[in-house]
Amino acid sequence: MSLSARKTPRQGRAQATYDAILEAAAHIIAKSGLTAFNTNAVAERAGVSIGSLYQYFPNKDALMVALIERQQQNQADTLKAAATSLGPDADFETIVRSLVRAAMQHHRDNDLLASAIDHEEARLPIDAMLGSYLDQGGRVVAQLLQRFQNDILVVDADTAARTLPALVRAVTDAWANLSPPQLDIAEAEAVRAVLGYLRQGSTH
Amino acid sequence: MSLSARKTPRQGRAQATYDAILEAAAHIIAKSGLTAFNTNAVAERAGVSIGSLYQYFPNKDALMVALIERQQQNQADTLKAAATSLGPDADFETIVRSLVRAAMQHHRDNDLLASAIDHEEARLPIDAMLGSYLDQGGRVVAQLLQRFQNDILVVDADTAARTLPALVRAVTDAWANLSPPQLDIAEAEAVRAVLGYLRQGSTH
DNA sequence: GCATGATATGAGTAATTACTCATATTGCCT
DNA sequence: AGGCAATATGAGTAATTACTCATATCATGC
Repeated sequence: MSLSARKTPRQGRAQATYDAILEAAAHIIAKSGLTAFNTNAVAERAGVSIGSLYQYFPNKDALMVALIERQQQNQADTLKAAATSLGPDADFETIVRSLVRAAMQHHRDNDLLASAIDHEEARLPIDAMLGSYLDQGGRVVAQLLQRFQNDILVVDADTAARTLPALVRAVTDAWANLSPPQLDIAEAEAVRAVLGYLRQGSTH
Repeated sequence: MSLSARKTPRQGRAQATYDAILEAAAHIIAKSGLTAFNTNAVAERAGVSIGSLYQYFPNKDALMVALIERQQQNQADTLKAAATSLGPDADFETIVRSLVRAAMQHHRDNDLLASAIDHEEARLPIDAMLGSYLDQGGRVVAQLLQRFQNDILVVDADTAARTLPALVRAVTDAWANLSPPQLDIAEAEAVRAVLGYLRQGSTH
């Protein structure tokens, strides 16, 4: 069963249809979870016919894969924006705090969606994507780490670039999903975890 | 819609049926993901009739809730065992390493299941459970932290007890799901994250 | 304006799914 | 032994689901 798109949109309206479908899928999962995620509901919410959906996605899993890719791209863009929004002379802790805040924001807005993606990533055969994520969002992080070599203890930049986003996600999950959410604690704990990780000497 | 068990097993065979159902549910999710999780499949795999399943669980969500509770209990037991398996005079880093290893092991064996539970926890209304988890597995961690106050910088034990397992999970996810899995790096990174977190001063 | 490919439609279908209920079997108590 | 509650059964059903296909509408180049 193929997981790649069936057909790439060539005209403007086709692109609009394609986007509306992905947007609808994201909305449904984010609001009602994986259980409510079915192709008929997606088509209806997108305002297109079920037939149109299957013009662009050969099956439900392919739609999920496209959604995962889109979400990873969004996350990478968010990080990039947060990293560059501060001037070039911001200090290390300020930047870390800004990145953490951006990542947390992004994740809190898409709580169910993020966990759904985690689950589906594990289920679907998608090695290539992990790599591409590292190339996208991870590159921002890796560059920062090299720029601030003096503030941190020896870490391989690529290794850290994979571990760090996971840290932030984890802390966000642990604290932001309580009722009521403890957002201040979440941010403080995430920053603490990130700085602690970066300043910790090798444990080998 | 009620999420609590419909009827508690009183006889031995009833308990066996109940357990078989939960076990089957766990197996199906762990092997094929949330999409494959349906009550008919669970009953068949458990070797009981679909009617029996609905004797103990009023609906599918209630079954999921029971499964989540069971898994949390398992995780807590694993941690407790790892913490007490070492002698009372083991040093801090050794204990941390042991706990990390136990948590990672537990999680790696139940990859899809763990992410499914994350997702369903976020979807279902379950505040009480989070508290009970903290009481179970978190207590072990909190006690350890107090015992090693001198090795760590000021952290509220309860706060840390919630953050730490999340850290380990995140790092495990980030590294153990690659192909091939990088288990050595995963463990080293998890230990590094935990120790870094605990030794990092307040960031407020 | 016409031809042709791109795009959109949605009724329809076979399969799956959550769940019920009437009936059957089992174990326990006296 | 016999009676009663606990437990187990599984055919059945209404609803949902992934997906197809024949047909219709659009857009663009000539």
